[in-house]
Amino acid sequence: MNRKMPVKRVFRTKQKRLSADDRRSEFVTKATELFAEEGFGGGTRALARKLGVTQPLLYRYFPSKDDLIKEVYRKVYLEPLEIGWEKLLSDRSRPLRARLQEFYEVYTDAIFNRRWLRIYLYSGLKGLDINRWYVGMVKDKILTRILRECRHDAGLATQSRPSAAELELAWVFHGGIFYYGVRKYIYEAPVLEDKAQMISDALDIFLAGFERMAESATDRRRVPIKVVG
Amino acid sequence: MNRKMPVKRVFRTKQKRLSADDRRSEFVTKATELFAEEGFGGGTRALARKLGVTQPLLYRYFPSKDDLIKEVYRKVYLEPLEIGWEKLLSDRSRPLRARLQEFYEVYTDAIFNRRWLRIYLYSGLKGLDINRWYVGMVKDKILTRILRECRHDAGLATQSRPSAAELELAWVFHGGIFYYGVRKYIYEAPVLEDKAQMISDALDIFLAGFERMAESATDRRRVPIKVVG
DNA sequence: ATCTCTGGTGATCGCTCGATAAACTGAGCC
DNA sequence: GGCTCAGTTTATCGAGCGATCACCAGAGAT
Repeated sequence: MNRKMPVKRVFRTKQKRLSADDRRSEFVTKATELFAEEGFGGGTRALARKLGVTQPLLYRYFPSKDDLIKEVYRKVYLEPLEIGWEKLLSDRSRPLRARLQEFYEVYTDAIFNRRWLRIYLYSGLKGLDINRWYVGMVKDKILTRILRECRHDAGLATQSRPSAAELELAWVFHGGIFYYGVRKYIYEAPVLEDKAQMISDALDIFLAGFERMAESATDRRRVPIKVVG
Repeated sequence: MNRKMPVKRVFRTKQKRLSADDRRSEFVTKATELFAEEGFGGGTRALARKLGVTQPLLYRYFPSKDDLIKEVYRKVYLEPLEIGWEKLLSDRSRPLRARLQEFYEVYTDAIFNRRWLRIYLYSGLKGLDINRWYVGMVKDKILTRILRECRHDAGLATQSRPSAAELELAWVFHGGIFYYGVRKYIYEAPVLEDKAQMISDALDIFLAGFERMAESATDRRRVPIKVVG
């Protein structure tokens, strides 16, 4: 991590003169922290202060603050994708429930922290394309996959695309879990500390709900689970 | 609505000189719109432009921008409380499921709109007391009440406070529904258009999950609802 | 020892922000 | 008609913002 400590100059509390790459990534890292707390209105001077450098230095590495922000997006949004959930969710040598449990534990380990959630919500409020892309990704790569595995597990025909009702079921389930993170890290409200237990319980009711839906869909064809009005 | 149209001056596209009360509430209304879109960083000049007046006028009605913001909070947070859910949720002359269905339809009618949700999320990110208060209110006035009714319906002892696991179950359910609004109005992602159907489905799996939990709590104590592996 | 190249700084510009003070204006009252 | 008072505007302040430019300084090559 430490590179090229000068022989002389033992004092000098802040070593400066980092390599270009190191400085650049340091800007991104600290900018993520700053923007997570202050929102993207956080100032470039406050950012420079966090690095112990002066504000104009930022512009040696990024043409504008907006470019820095884009870099922060890239880092934050791509971080949780490094898990490789394809194989985790689709590995049919393992029981479905265990796969889902592990996936959501790993996934929430990646995104349930103050930094990620705040950046995500701030960028969501800005309505950026990258946010839409992420939501679409969750739908296609996670929820659709989960539903396909559920259908397979229940012995149903594996259709290419899930029905709108199924998708909504999965979204409500997924959103319920996501909201646990929001309550804990954004609202800082007390939550059930055992995250794995929360996931397990949520899975219980989701899987039970899916089974019911599957049953009523096979018995009579495609009838709403229950019509109230 | 229109007050005191001057006899002459038929032109004059913007009638000004409103009464103090009217002008004040107009500031709050338009500020809510502005802050919902731009966040609380939205400028006082932009706000004045929306009213067709000049910026310093704001300071005749509010000592500072922060006071205006507080007023916006008050209005937004208290709006959905005017429903009177006490009687709606606790009216045991009606079947539980119908009460829950109606409550969530009415509640989401009140909060599922771009304005409310965005203000709510922005203020949540600021970590203000009023947000904590609201979350606590949801817990005490909605979720706890729902759980009590569920226990009663299932013939269980009505304990004063729900268990942490029950509460978490209810939170995940509630959060799943809430997230539907976020997806629709914040992310502007396509959702199942039939909101009532979404609520109905979510209720199905929540109630089924609660029943199972209640059963396993009475049969053997605290066993995972279902273990697939 | 000197040169050079590059990471880093100081000063500053133009703009927008929230906020203040003083001047203006028009409807209601005598 | 003229007075008054409350709603509104004009002008302006100081601070903070993103961004630019000329300059500085220190490590490595020669």
